[in-house]
Formats: sequence, C-alpha cells, structure tokens
Amino acid sequence: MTPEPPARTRQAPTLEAVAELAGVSRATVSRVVNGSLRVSPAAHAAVTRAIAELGYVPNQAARSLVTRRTDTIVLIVHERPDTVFADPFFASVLRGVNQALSVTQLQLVLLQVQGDRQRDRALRYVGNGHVDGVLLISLHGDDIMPMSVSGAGVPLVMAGRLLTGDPVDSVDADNVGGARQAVRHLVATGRRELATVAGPVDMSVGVDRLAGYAQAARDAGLPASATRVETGDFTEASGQAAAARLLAEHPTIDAVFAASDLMALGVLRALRAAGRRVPDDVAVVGFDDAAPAVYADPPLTTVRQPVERLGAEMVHQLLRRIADPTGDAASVILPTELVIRSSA
Amino acid sequence: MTPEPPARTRQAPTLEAVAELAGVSRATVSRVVNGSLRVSPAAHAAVTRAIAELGYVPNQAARSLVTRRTDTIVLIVHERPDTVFADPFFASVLRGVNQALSVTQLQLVLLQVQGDRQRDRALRYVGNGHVDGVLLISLHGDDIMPMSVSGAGVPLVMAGRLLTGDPVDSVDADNVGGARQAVRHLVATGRRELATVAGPVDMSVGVDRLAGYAQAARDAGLPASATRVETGDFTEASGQAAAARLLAEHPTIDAVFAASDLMALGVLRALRAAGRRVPDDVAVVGFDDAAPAVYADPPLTTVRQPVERLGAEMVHQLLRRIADPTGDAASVILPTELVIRSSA
DNA sequence: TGATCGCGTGTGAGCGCTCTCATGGCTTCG
DNA sequence: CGAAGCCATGAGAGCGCTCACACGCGATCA
Repeated sequence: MTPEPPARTRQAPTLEAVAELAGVSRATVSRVVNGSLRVSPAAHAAVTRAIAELGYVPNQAARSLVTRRTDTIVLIVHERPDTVFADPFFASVLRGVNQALSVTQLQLVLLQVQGDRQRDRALRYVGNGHVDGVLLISLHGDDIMPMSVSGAGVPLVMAGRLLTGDPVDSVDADNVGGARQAVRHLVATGRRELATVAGPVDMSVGVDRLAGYAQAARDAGLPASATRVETGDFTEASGQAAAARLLAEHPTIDAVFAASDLMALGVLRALRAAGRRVPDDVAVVGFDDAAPAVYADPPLTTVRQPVERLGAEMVHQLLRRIADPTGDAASVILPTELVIRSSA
Repeated sequence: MTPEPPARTRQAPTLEAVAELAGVSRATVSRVVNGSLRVSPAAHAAVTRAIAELGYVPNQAARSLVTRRTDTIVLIVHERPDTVFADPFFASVLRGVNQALSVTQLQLVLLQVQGDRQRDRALRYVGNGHVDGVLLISLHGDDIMPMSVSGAGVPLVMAGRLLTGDPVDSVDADNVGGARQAVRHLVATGRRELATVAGPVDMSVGVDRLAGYAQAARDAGLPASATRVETGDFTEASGQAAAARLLAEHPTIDAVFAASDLMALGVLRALRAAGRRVPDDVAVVGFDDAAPAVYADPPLTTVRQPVERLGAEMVHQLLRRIADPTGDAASVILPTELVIRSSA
C-alpha cells in the first residue's frame, strides 16, 4: 500500500467530513480554517492533517452565504470594449491591480460596461453583495456609477476624480502638473506657437491636462491666442484628425501637446502627412509613456505617469476602505515625470 | 405621495420578500426568476411586479450553494505578470473573451498564475467548484494544469495545443501555415539566406512556427544550412539578443522571420545597431500583427492571427463543453494571413 | 476547599436559494 | 356522470458553512 493522493471524487469533501476524520466538531474545523483562534495544538494538528488528507477546500458559496463576504472585488471599466483592452493604459492598470491583489486572497472580476442596460446590470450585481468592493475606471462626467455604488454602501475606489467634486475615494496621476511639465519643456526649447490635442472635456484627465497646459502657457507669458485647443477621445485616429484641424487653421504652430500617447501618435501621422518635420518644424509631446511611445517615429517625448502603481494604489485604498468603511474619502495623487526622447 | 424608488436598505430583498408581496410561494418566484416554466400569467405578472418594486436580485451565493453552478468562468494565464498584460496578444484575447461573454450571464475571473504554489492554489480553486469552466492560456510544455483541470472533471479549453499530444479542447491559430506564408513571401521576394528567431521550444506556438518555417524553407529547396535558428521568449529584448547572435555568426543573412512581433521589433533594433538597412539589406517578418507592428520603423510585415476571435472561440467551445461534458475533445484552428508592410 | 473564571469545544440555528414531491382544481374522455 | 390526467402551486428539506451560545473542565483565588 503506497500512500495514495486524495481520491478525485466528484463530490468535494465538506467541513463535516474533515471534522469526522479529525474527531472534532465542525466548529473546530471552521476555527482552524479561519485562523485558529483558541484551538488546542492537538486539535489543530488533527484538523490540519485531516484537511490535507482529504484535500479539503472550503465551499466559497456556503461561506459567502453566511458571512456576506465574497473575497472578490470587481474592476469596472466603463468604456467601449475595443478601446479598453487595446489601450496599453488599461493593461498597465490591470497589471498593477493584479500585482497588488496577488498577496491577498481576493479574486478580481473584470466587468466591462457600456450602455445604460449593462450599467444597470452591473449596478445590481454590485448592489446585491456579489463583491466586497469596486474599482472604477474610465469615467465620463455624468456617470451615475460612482455615486450609485458608494450610495449603496459598497466600498469604492475610482481612478481619476469626479468632475462634480463629490468626495469619493480615488487615485489619480498629477495630470495638471504633468501637462505643465510638458509645456515648460516646449517653451524652454524655444517653442512659442503652441497647440494641444486635449482629451474629452467630460473626463477629469481631459480637463486636468488641458488646465495644466493652459496654466503653464499663461505662466510662460504666452498670449492666449497662441494656445490652440482641439479635442480627441484618446484614440490615435482622433489625434490625427485633431492635428489636421489644428494645422489647417493655424499653420504657424511649432509645438503640439497631446493628452495621450496614442493621440500623439496620430499627431505624428498628421504632421508627416502635412510634410512637417518632427521635431524640427513641430515639436510633439505626449502623455502616458505607453509602450508605443518608444517605437514611434521619432520616439516620443512624453509625460510618464506611474500607471501600474495607480492600479496597485487603488487596490490598497480599497482594502483600507473595506477594512474601515467609515471616515472621509481620501484621494491619492501620483507624481508624473517628463521623459525626453526625440519628438521634442 | 410620489412613487419612490426602492428603499436603499442595507438588507437586500430575498425571494421570501418577493413571494410575500406577490402573494405566492417562494417556489413560484423561483420559477419566474429562472425562466418561468409552467407559471400562470397572473402569477408571473404579480411576481414580475414585486421583483421590480423591491429591486430584487437573486443572491448568487445561495443559488450556487444548491445548484453547484457559479455562472463564473476563469481565464488562467500561466506566465510572468510583467509579460502577460504588457503583451498586446493577451489584451486582444481578453477582448475577444469579454466580447463573447457579454451576451451571456457569465462572469469572467482572471487568474494570473506563476510558480508551483500559485498554480496549486489555482488548481484547488478550480477543483472545488468555484467556477463552471476554465480557459487556459500561455502554457509551457510540462505544465500539469491542463490535465489536472480536465482530470478533475472541470470543463476546460486551452489556447494552443498540448505538446504531449493529449486530447484537450483547444483553439489555436494556424501557426505552421502562418510561418510558411511568411517564408514563402521571403523566398518569393528573392531572399535566400534565411534565419529565424523562434519562440520557446516548450510552447506549442514556438514549436509550430518553427516547424512551418523549416517546412517552407525545405519546400523552397533551400539547404538546411541556410536556415539558422535562435530562440527567444517572445519579448523584444530576447528578439534583439537572438538577432545579434544570428548576425554575429551568420553575417550573410538577408531575411529574418521572428515568431512574434515583439521579437521582430527587437530584431529591427539589432539590425539598426549593426548598420543593416531594412528591408534593403535584411528583410524582417513578424508574427501576430500586434499594434506595435504598425508603428515600427519600418512598419512590420507580419503574419496576422485573429487573436480576438481566438478568445471568442475559446469561450464558445467552453460553453459547448459545459452544456455537454461528454464527447471527444475538439480543436479549432484559426486561419492566419500575411500582412505586407515595409519590412519585407 | 468551594466559588469563580477562562479556555477549548460542541450544539443548533439559519444564511437564501432550488428542487422534489404532494396536492388540489380543472379539463377530458369513456 | 365518474375516473383519469394534467397543470399550477406550495410545503419542506437541505446545500455547506459560520456564529452565537452553552457547557465542562482545570486553574485560580479567597
């Protein structure tokens, strides 16, 4: 008789079975499983052995039913699906989230939401205790999700900030500061005819990066008329279109600040199409320091934001909030950094 | 008295509450919730109204406890975390999976696994009925996960195929065919001194793309000595290193087939560093048609595989298998397509 | 030495749901 | 007109777990 691995029965072993094998009660097994408060060494050993022998794993459904915890948190991405996962930004956030989660017992559920129906379904899902907490990403201005979720008493952390100014736990990059760094660099290298491809005005990132741009331009003593603005939606195509409009209406511009790297890539294309040299004729600065920035032609000067850390920080803040649901909303601002390559 | 939205009580309404309000039994409510087999129109209407009024949503934990279904499937990615989400391949698979899932009630759980401990934990998680099915991605040769999961009777679909030849439901791109297309193009455009940066030999994608490369070279009548092979791990850095070795040992090569776009990007760098012009001196073909291929300098000629569809197809196959656990393992092969840009 | 305490342990209720089975009203057929 | 059948419905058990609470034992104190 060689020792056999636990039989692969179709029926998973229950607490009851472990208790019987260990010669103790269900309650004692439960205590051991959940961190052994006040269990005698003998009982603890017996239970541990029985668990190992049976290959016992707690039934999560039964546990959730009574504890009302799920050991699951959800990352809700409110955006078109083709935008979401193609954008390296999301991949990085996800990586940070996963990394922070890997040291916990929590499972991450991804929810990609678009349209009112899906949104409401997600809200229901969250509201009825399917998850212990919510991470919210990519919100547009009038989104009711943050207030609905937190109003339902479910711990919530969002990326960015609410344009309404409502207090919500959040993590954000220093978008204003980052945009200022970009503009200061442009000005310092002699550019005077600035333009920007801003992000959507209904998103805090869009608003903040534009604000930083405007502030820095003003600080540099540039006339408002020398700071043209066109908006895009963070996709490359929108950046290209915006830059084309910029060039058509203001042929004298010598620098473009794009509110994302993807849009900056579009700007590069538009510039190339218009026969302008980068950076000789027009300097371009992006935002994100996403992977494509490196491979752009020319490699993109950009504002790096610690995206991965942003994801991790969101998790930490959520864990804190789950542990202590009271207390005021906190917001963490992550620093940005200018990465100078060849485009400016 | 204006109609009020359902009160945001901390306590979610139960089946019991709905039954009481509708004036029927729990069982009847349950029937309505689960697709109303044999419920009178009157009862159905009353229940529907009560559900709406209360904002009732079934408690998933309670339901799972008795049905032993979870309405959750898990996508397990067995890879280093920093590789996983940075790779556009994964983002695309994820997008396809999410898309296919969006028309179902299923939730997707992401599990990123590395090391034996995490792997075993994931195996336990899966084995004890936490999920209804498993999607497996990025497997190396000696991985026990596929056989463990399917051995435990949990429906499983993997991307790629098992090098052991064990029958498992799977979806794969036509890697052999794709590689052949690439080589045929190289040969057709006059290249004779071929080399390849292959993928890991312990992964089916690596093996298959190399096989396709070798086959096509043989078919073209090229001597085996003219088909140099170095391997990488699908990262850009590894591609660069492999290409450097290739150049050092075989300075006469005039074409490189890289088993992934990321590696092709590395090849491009190595070539540039060595002062070779692309495609004039050396032609380069990648594999994947990932986003960076477009922005490469020069834009990359590559073999496109329908990655998103691969994700969707995995879901479909898993759903089929969940519905009918019996029957032989099936494997779906997705076509590839050569996309000609400037690098070859 | 008897009352008191505290610790380790077991008992039992019940979380919210599904599912089997019994029941009673109605239709249908001989 | 009675027996048989069918359909909508309800009663009740139980999924596997946690969490009071009760209990009994040895140690401690007056």
